[in-house]
Amino acid sequence: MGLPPVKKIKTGFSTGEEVLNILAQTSELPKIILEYREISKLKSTFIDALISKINPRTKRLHTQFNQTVTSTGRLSSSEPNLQNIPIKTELGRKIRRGFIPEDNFIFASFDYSQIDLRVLAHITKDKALRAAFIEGADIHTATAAEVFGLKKEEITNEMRKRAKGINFGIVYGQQSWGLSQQLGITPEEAQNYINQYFEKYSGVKNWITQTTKTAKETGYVTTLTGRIRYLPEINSPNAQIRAFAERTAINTPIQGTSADIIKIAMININKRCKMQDARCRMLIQVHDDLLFEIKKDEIDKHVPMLKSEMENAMKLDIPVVVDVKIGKNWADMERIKSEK
DNA sequence: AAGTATAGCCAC
DNA sequence: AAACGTGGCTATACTT
Ligand SMILES: Nc1nc2c(ncn2[C@H]2C[C@H](O)[C@@H](COP(=O)(O)OP(=O)(O)OP(=O)(O)O)O2)c(=O)[nH]1
Ligand SMILES: [Mn+2]
Ligand SMILES: [Mn+2]
Repeated sequence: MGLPPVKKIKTGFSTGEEVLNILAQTSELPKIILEYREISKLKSTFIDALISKINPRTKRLHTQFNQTVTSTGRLSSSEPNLQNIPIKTELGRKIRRGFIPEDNFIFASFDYSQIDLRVLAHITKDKALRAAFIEGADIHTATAAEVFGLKKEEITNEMRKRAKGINFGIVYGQQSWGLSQQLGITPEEAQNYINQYFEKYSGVKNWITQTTKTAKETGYVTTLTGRIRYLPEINSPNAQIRAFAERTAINTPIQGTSADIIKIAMININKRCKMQDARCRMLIQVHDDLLFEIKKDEIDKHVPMLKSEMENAMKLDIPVVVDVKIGKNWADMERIKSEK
């Protein structure tokens, strides 16, 4: 079409979102394709498919939470997957807005704040990261401020979300060219940023080195509760396969521990707030987030208990914080104060 | 009419 | 996108 091919894949030229975004700078067509892709994806996956799965008796969607699918200890959700309901774009939020509580109930969501980074601080004992959380810092916002050259007060939700990708990317082994693409900077600048990051969080770097070494010796890694993931490929002679396993060795103890924490919280909460409870129902888990529907006049009775159960499920040597939001639908949720 | 492999994209 | 990680679902092309 006269457009320069950007990157290729096995079968030819890629037309993925990131490629199209680059091409969109020179031509109008990629923009239209991207627009079509978004609408098409949302309609097929989240409108048509979800409607067809509504239970006629309960008039609800009933997902399956799979406990033996992931390799890290996370749950997965299927038929339909309710852990990937759109939230990023306005059109996506319109779909999320379709999820509503029963009459006289309200939604309450409890999402762990910066959970993997807190677990990382605990497990690695990194001085700077621990100090940051003890001071009540928000690393995602801080990274956003650094990267965008703004004050923390000027950081929007979207910028913070992008910074999340940067923080997790770097700690889970992203390379300079990957970060350079993500940030739109040169690989040299990206490498500088990564170096600087691990200089600041040298305890994380040391833990990565040590964990990789141990994994190569033992052939497995573990989470804080002792969950094991075997990584036979970590000693592969194939550098690419080996590198994959090395990144997995770093991610699994952290992601898996985050999963352990919320699972313990869910068990403890279930003892106090039964699923069949008429007034306080745990509906969905989204990895570090629990969505409840609660009788409107009993919010104050249940919310502090739920928040506390989640924050104290597993004691870390840094604070564990849960952000609580309340709303009439799953898209328009507003934060409420901590009021302990 | 069923299964398989890709590419692509939604979420955390 | 060749290489932050963990998932599930859809459309499409291609098999059997
Ligand atoms: N490796 C990786 N992990 C991710 C990514 N996005 C989310 N996660 C994991 C790590 C997060 O701590 C965890 C929960 O996701 P959230 O969206 O709730 O982010 P987080 O808790 O870090 O920040 P928050 O304070 O809730 O906004 O899921 C990602 O892009 N890469
Ligand atoms: Mn969170
Ligand atoms: Mn979350």
